[in-house]
Amino acid sequence: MQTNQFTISAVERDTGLSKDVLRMWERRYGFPLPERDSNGERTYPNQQVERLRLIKRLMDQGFRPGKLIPASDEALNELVQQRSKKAPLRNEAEVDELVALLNFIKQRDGLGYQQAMQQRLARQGMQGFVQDTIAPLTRSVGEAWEDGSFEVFEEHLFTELTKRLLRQAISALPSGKRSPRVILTSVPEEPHVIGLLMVEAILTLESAECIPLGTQMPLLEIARAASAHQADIVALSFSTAFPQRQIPGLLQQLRMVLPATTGLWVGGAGVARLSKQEGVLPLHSFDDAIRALADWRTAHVAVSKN
Amino acid sequence: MQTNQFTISAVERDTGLSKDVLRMWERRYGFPLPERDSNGERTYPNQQVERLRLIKRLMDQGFRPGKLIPASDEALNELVQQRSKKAPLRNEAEVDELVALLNFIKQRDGLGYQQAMQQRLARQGMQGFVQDTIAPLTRSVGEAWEDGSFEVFEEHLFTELTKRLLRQAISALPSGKRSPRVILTSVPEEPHVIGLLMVEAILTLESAECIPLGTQMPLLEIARAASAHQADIVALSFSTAFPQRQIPGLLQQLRMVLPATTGLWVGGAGVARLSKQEGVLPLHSFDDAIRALADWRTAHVAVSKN
DNA sequence: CAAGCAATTTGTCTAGGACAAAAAGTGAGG
DNA sequence: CCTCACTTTTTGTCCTAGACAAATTGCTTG
Repeated sequence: MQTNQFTISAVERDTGLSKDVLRMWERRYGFPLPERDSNGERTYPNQQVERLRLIKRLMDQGFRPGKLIPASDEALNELVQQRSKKAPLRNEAEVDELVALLNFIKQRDGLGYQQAMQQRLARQGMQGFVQDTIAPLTRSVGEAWEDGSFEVFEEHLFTELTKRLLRQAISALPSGKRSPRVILTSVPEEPHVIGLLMVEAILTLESAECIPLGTQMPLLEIARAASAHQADIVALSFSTAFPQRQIPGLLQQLRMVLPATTGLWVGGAGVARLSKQEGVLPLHSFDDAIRALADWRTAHVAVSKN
Repeated sequence: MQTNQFTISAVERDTGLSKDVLRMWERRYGFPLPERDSNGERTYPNQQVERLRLIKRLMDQGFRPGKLIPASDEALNELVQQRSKKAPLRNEAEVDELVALLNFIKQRDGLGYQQAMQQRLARQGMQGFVQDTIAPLTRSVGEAWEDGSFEVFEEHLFTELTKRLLRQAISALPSGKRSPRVILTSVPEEPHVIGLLMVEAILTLESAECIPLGTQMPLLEIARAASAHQADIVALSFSTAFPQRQIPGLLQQLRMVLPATTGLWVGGAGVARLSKQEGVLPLHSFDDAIRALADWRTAHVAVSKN
C-alpha cells in the first residue's frame, strides 16, 4: 500500500505553512508528528497533511493555532460547518443564478459558461458584472474548493475562462484621454490575477490608464516600473491565500523604494484585516476603489493646473 | 541616507534564492555578507541584492554558483555581454520588424504595440501570426531579458499584453463541430502560459476542441481532468527555464496515471532535446502539431466508424 | 466600560553539521 | 572521437534546538 508520504517541502507547497512552522508545531504541540525516512527526514502521511490543510483554512478565517491543533477532528469539522452556516445572507434568486453558472463548469460546458457570462455582462454592464457576478462567483469557487465540492481541475477551468472573459471585456472598453496612470501587479509568491483584472476593469471604466504587469513582480522592479512609466499609482492585490503576516512589512518596504509622489493602493480579500499604514491606501471594496480614484482626481486637479 | 536594507525573507522573495541558500553561500563563499541589525539578524544592502539578482539570472542560464560568486562585477557583466553575441542569424527585414514591435514595449506604448500586433494578425492570419510573429518575438524577449537589455517589468508588460492578444484572437475563431478534445496545461513549477496559448490557437484553428486549464496542474489532477472531460489528448508545455532533467520522469509518471487511450503531447522550447519515450509525442514545431492532429484523425476515423 | 500593562502565544531568525542529488571530471573501451 | 561507467566535487535541502520580537489575550485599575 502506498500511503502517499509527503516531504516537508511538499507539505509546505501544499498547505502554505512554512517549514519552520511545521517543525515548530511539532516541537511545541506534538502535531504534526511525521514519520522519518531512512535519512531521518520527515515524511508526512496523507492524513496529517489533510488535517494541516483544514487547520490552515480555519486559521485564515481568524482562528488561532493554539486552539485548533489540540482540537479533535470532530471539533474542527464542526467549526467548518459553523462557518458555512454564517455565510453572508444573499438574495435567493442571485444564489440560484450563481449556482447555475457554476454548473456549467461542473458539467464541463466551457462554451455555455462563456455565453451565459457574456449575457450577464451585457445585462449588468461592466461594473455590475464585476461586482455582482465575477466577485461573488470567485468567492463561491473559493468556498467550494475549500469544502471539497469543487475539483482542482474545475477550479482551474473556471479561473482560466473567467480571466479570458475579463480581459476580453477590458479590451472592449473605450480608450480616450486617461489619467491617472495606474500600475497593476502583485508581489512575488502571489500568483492570483483575477483580483487585479477586476480592479483593472473598474478603473479602466472610470477612465484611468491601467498598465497591467501581470503577477509576481519583485519589489525593486515594481519601483523601477513605477518611475519608468511615470505611474501615479501602484495597485497591488493580495488573495486570502497570501500570508497576512507578511503584508505590512512588504508594503513598508515597497513604500520606501517607491517615489514619494506615487500612490500605493492595496486590495483583495487578503487585506480585509490590514491595520492602517502610512502612505498605503487599503481598498476594501470596488466602491472604495472608485472613491479613491475620485479623491485622487480632486487632489491632483490643482496640481496639474500649475 | 536610507540605504534600503532588506531582511532575509525580503531577499528570498525578491531574488528567488531560499533563506537556506543565502545563509549557506555566506558560510561557504563569504558572499553575500549582510550587516546585522540590533537583534543580530541579517540586513542586506541594496547593492548586494542587485548582485544576487544578477547571479541568479546567470545561474538560470546554466552557470554555476561556484564560478559566479567569486567573480568580479566586471566579469559578471562580461558574461552577460558574451551571451548576447552568439545570437542566431536571421532574416534582416524580419529582425527589423521584430525590433520595431519590441520598441513599442521599450517605449511603454502598450496601445501602439497592441495595434501593431492586431495589424500583423490581420495580415498574416492566425497561423502565420503565431509562427512568424508571436513565437520569434517571445524568443527575442527571452534573449533580451537574459542579456539584460530588457528590464523585468518590460518583460512582464510584454507577456501580459501578448497573452491578451492571443486569448482574444482565439476567442474570435469560429466554433463548429470539434474533435479531438485536447486538454492544455502545464505541470507544477512551470508557470509559463504563452506556449500553451500558441498551441491552443493553432489547434483551435484546425478545429480541435481545446480545454485550457491554465498552468501548474498537479499530475494526479491532470489525470482526473482527462477522464472527467473524456479528453482524447493531453498537451503539456515546457519552457526553456524548466529543469530538463526532470521532464522524462514527470512524463513517465503522468503517462502511468493517464488512461492508456489518451494521447500525451509535449511541446515548448524545453523539449528540444528530449529523448524518445513510450507513449509520449514530442512536438518540436507548430507544423509538428498540425501533423500530429492530422495523424490522430486518420488513426481515429476508422475507430469512430466501428 | 476604557486604557494601560503583563502574560501568553506564535512566527521567524540563528548556527553549524550532515547528507543526497546533480554536475563535472576521469578513464576505459568501442 | 565518442560513449559509457565510475569517482570526485559542488550544491542545495534538511536537521536540531535556542532566542527573541511582534501580536494577541487577559487582567487590573481608574
